[in-house]
Amino acid sequence: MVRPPCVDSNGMKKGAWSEDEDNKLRAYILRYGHWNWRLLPKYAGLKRCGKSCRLRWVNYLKPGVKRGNFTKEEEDLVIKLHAQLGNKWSTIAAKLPGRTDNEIKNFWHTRVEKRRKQYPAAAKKPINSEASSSSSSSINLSETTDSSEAISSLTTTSQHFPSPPSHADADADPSLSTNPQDQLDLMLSHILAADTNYEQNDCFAPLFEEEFYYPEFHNTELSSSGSSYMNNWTADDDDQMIHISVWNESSTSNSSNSECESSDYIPLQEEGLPNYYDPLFQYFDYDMNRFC
DNA sequence: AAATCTGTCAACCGCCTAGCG
DNA sequence: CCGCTAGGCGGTTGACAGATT
Repeated sequence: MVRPPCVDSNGMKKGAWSEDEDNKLRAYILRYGHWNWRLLPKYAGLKRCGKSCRLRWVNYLKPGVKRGNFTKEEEDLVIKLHAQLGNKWSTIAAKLPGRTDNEIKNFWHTRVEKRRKQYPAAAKKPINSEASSSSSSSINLSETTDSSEAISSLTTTSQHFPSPPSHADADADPSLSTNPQDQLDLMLSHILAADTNYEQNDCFAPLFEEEFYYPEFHNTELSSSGSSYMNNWTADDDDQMIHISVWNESSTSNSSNSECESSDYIPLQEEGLPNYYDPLFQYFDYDMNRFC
């Protein structure tokens, strides 16, 4: 169903992603975030273009991406939002937690359009009449005065969104859980498993190997910043010391902010940052198997 | 059983826009 | 203001699986 792998004239791989490539991309972004999509594949040891990496992450690997069939509620919402917004797939996707613009676009072209062609009368039906129908999850757009209010009502009325899988489902298959912490834990378990077997998985090879490049550890200019899935960080040269600070995603500034999680000074070394320091993983509790 | 058709969806392509120097 | 670059978006492609002839 997917394009077979091939290599273009620039040596960039195209087509379907392998499990190994997925692991490399996932591991890198979870550690360092997507600070630069164009450079990321080089540092992550991938022979892919940045766009391809971004697409793979956004549509497939990103935590919280929901897979599988659309529920009736989701389908109704897509139809109503499309009536309001047109082919603004990314805007529509923003209103459906866990669904990507690509998935909604595919869904529309394959299912909804087909149905509209089969039942043209239904397509002409005013959205308000459908919204006030018997469906318990339907949204009455007629109660709002303009389209922006209508959309606002869609976004703020959380009970209209489909329910996440039950705990029973998640227990049976943890990958089904939409709880971000569950998904992060699941991925971390993979990372930790890979970390202990790094000889078999070069995305966790020791630092300074060509295959996997940690930019902030190589940079002797000692002024860099980035973000991981959990934290933001900076490393600034301060005369003979390196000032490193880590703070939460929600925080708006770095070390000067009171919400700063950690701030450390490390003696300057000629070769750059000491290679044992990991600004992200100092917050990972290996005993509890989660970030703290 | 083989050939053809149809549906699905991951991935690619090209364009647009914002940000920066 | 202009040109460049990166990121994002929507349209399209193409391979595969299942259905149909």
